[in-house]
Amino acid sequence: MATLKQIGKELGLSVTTVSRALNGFPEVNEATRVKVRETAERLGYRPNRIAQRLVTGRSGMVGMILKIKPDMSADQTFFQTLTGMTAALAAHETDLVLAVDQDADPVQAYRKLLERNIVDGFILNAPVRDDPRIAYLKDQNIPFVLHGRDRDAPDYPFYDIDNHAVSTDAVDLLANLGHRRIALINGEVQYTFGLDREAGFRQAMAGRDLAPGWIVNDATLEQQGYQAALDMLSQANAPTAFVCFSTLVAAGVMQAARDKGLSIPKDVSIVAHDDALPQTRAIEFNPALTVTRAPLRDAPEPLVNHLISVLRGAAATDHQQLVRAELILRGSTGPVPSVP
Amino acid sequence: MATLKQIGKELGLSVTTVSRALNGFPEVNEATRVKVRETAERLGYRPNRIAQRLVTGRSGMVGMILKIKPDMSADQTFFQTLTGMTAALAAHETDLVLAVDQDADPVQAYRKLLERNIVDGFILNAPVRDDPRIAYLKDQNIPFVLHGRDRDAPDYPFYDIDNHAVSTDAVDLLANLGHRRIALINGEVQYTFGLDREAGFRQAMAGRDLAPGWIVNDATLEQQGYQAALDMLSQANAPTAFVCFSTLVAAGVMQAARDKGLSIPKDVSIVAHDDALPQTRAIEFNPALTVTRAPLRDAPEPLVNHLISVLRGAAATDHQQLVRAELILRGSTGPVPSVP
DNA sequence: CTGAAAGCGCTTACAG
DNA sequence: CTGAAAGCGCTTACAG
Repeated sequence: MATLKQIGKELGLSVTTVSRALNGFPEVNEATRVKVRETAERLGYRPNRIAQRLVTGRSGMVGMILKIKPDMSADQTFFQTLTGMTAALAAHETDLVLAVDQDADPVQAYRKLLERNIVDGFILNAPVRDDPRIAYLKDQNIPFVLHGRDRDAPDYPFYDIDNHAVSTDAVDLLANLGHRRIALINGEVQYTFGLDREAGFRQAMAGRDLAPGWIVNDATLEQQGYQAALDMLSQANAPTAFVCFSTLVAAGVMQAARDKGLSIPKDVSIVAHDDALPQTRAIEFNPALTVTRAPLRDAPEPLVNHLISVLRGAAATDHQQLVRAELILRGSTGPVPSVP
Repeated sequence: MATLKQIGKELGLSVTTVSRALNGFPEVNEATRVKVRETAERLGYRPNRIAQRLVTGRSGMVGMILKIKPDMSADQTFFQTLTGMTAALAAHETDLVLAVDQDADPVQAYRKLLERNIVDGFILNAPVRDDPRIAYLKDQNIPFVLHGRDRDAPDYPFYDIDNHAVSTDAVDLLANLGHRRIALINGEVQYTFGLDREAGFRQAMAGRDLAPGWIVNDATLEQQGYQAALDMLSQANAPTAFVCFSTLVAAGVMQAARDKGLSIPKDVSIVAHDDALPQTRAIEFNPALTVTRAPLRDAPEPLVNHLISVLRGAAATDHQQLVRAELILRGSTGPVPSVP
């Protein structure tokens, strides 16, 4: 492996100048810079990250901990996130060190990776309320960025969608169409995004004097959406509209309505939040789904950019990004059915 | 962060001696060693891995590239593999750098990671025949270990199960039970494990003068197993026994038999290869599945150990491990039904 | 049994 | 615009 010393030797330059030429310092003579670049190229020079890290105190690596369930499964959206993340990191010549958390203690995996002393910062996702990982990382004074937020008005960098507004937008749409019996099929409330969806739903319903009589939490699978909706639709005074946590859950809800002989949107309206995953596309539903849309693939790049900026010394509060999902009207929502 | 220098200063010792005491060199006076250890403990000393790596020339990191499909999904067994891998690596104080390959060129992601110059070696999985990644890594002279093999008699370190024997064991079992019309519902033959399963099947059938009349490749989902079996069972002179690529595929095959009004094992026998994934457990089938069993979770530790050994200079040929799956007889196999 | 010195490959004041 | 020197924290011949 070529080193700065070798390049310098070839050209009769000091390692200092070679280093500066390669790192784009302005005071280097352009002719010198060109020669250095050419020689570096020819020798196949690659900076030794380890040496750089020793002197700069930064490793050019960030850590991410993947939470694995006891049955060795994990969030399916991870692959999409991972893909975007590594691509965005590569643009900053930064690599991703991945570790796994299958511990009871959510902090343990972070502690272990930190002890090994090789990451500059962390990317966290799926925060719970007052997430203990955040207290720990703050205490250790190590930079991090969150996909999501673990509290209101946090002081750390984050990228999040406004999950509260996701629910209020959905309820507002349905209420304006005349619906009064509106159900929420929500995701996991162990996470703040689930809590925020529920809170937004309750607030929007209360704001219109509607009773939040149908709320099911912790539905992540199509089957769970199906079952929850089937139960509700079998009751007297069943809901006429559903707010669904995801397009996957919406698929189950739609099937349940069909199995009850109900048509969409004549008898039942459905709104879903759409992460725009390639597997379950809202426009491929029949009828196409009305959604609040905020593609998951949009998250990795800003997340990475926020973290990199903070690692370079930017203020955390300058790297907090809240995105409002876009409401897209399609065929799955319509006026409340007239009472027969 | 405490350093060797600080410990030495406290005790009036040189960093040399402190280093040797902490690293267990035999020539250190025991009393000195005890003092050094105590002080290191008290100061919360953690060796600076980056500095260690600069001087030893090793990064303490290995790379792995995850292949992502165009729809952003990936092999579900990845999470299990990843969990075992990071745990095994941690035992050697080694970390995992993960990157993603969504490229047409399978070598590209390796090249990029290598350019960044931070991994000591690679762990590869899912090899295809004469895998181009292997030619590339050999050319670059960078150590790697394979989960699987891309050719017969390779010269690199690997951990693999004998996929050829998986098929021959299954066919032998069924043939000895009198079955002559035996079907293979095989996995993806773009990979060598799929090719080996098919080759073993064909060879075992030929060895008994049986025609390999029912072979379906590239079945990975339950639904694909179901469809393939349903098609076969709808023909005249349908197979009486199925060799299944996985327990998941076997679930589909079993359902197809049921839907055709056939009972197991009276009318149809089923053998599956069992990676012992927590999601689809062979003993929970009804009847319990007869399997060739080789838990996927057994692979990461030997893989890591082989790679670490080779990184320390061991000969590749001393770290080639071929494991034979265990044949476990359960309720899904029985004698061939007598001709009515 | 212990220490002074060299060096891993780089960055960055400091000096010219 | 360029270079000599110091130093990041460690390991390891070499010397005593």
